[in-house]
Amino acid sequence: MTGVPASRDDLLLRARRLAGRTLGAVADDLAIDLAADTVRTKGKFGALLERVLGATGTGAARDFPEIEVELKTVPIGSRGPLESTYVCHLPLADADRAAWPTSWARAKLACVLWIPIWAEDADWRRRKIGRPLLWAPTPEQDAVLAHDFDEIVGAIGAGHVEGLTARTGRWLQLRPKAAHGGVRTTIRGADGEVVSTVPKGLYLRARFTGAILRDPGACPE
Amino acid sequence: MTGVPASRDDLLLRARRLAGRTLGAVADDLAIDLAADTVRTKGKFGALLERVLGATGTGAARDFPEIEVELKTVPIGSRGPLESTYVCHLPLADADRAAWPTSWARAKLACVLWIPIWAEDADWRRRKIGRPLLWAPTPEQDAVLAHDFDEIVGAIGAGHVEGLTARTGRWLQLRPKAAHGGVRTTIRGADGEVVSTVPKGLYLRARFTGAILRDPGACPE
DNA sequence: TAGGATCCACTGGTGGATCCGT
DNA sequence: ACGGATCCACCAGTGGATCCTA
Repeated sequence: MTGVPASRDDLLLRARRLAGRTLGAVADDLAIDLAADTVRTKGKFGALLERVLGATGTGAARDFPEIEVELKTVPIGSRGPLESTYVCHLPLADADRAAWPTSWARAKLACVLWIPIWAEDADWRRRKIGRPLLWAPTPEQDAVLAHDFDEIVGAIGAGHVEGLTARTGRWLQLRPKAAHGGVRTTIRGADGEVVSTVPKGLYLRARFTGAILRDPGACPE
Repeated sequence: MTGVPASRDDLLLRARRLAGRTLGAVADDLAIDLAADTVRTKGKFGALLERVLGATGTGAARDFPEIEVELKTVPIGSRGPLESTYVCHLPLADADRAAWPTSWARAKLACVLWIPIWAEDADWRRRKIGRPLLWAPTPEQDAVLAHDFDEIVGAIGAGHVEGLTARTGRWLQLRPKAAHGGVRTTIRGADGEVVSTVPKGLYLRARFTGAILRDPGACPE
């Protein structure tokens, strides 16, 4: 169970063995101390499962570079995902040169291992790992994602970044992404003027991730 | 003596007050412990004097952004500088778009506070701080630096990075700059082929820094 | 003797996401 | 409910330069 997964099937089998276990038990297995803090845990579960499953990717790479798979944990309740899912950073200055087929976003979403985390228990140690799904977009899903992506980067490239909100896009949306509130980047607006804005990232709406967790080929809305 | 220098004159006065003192005494004043290690000290003296003089610049900025001054310490012996002086990183991929008038290198060299460190004593705590020089390139010096810069980035832009050695350039030279030996970057060669090379930085030859420390308007060689 | 190789500290940016006010 | 704001860990890259052979 240690080391790099030999194949996508191997990875999925490993993930299935985790289903039903609690995050606390898994952390104990690795002798990892996530501390008793129940609130400052943003991102820690994702990192924990990466370690458990043998992810090796760093930086811009996917989590499992050898088999080209990205791992995403998603907190769920009885009605589905509680949160949207972060995909990747979107460099605003280069948006006019970005295209979906060659984009970092598409590369990350080309094959995703989704692991739901049952998050209704406030104590994270008791939260249970759900049934994993190894997913690749259907051509129909890819087309919708491409449309959303083009709409977003097109608006940025045209200088309309200020008119863009998280409401744009059917499944993909653009949202602020900065560790510190004060960080700013600059970009040219429609009239060539300089606009200062916060760094942004692409996210998948909870509605979409909820749908594919129920039916991998779904095209919701 | 604490805080940001109010002006270039103020900075120079502060630096003059340090002349004749030892690095050990200055470190003690700030209650900075550089440890007793006499060999693993690369870069520490520069950082020490930045702190003593109230430098605030971080990252790509100059050391004293308010007064647009860069601080450089240079180890000297009886014959002049013992080492070349690092100027800045040179991004190889963007070299074809680089021009001296707008370059980062020129911005850094536009106004430099040179502080010689008498380095013949093996014990760094006994090394004495020399007489500082606040220098800006004369038009003649700037022209030579521009020529060197254009020669270097021109060769890179034309894909001749492999033909470039540290021998190119009268005062400015290109040299490897990487913390870890194994780091590589890639760039297009003359025939469009991909060339892998180590990250590079621009350096001022010791011959040049030695000449301007003796005579700020010198044009050596 | 100087060209090519390397060392240390620090931090900005990215990747992991969830928090929380309206 | 969800759009906008924020939190933590990590590390690659940068900035500070000097080391070390041939």
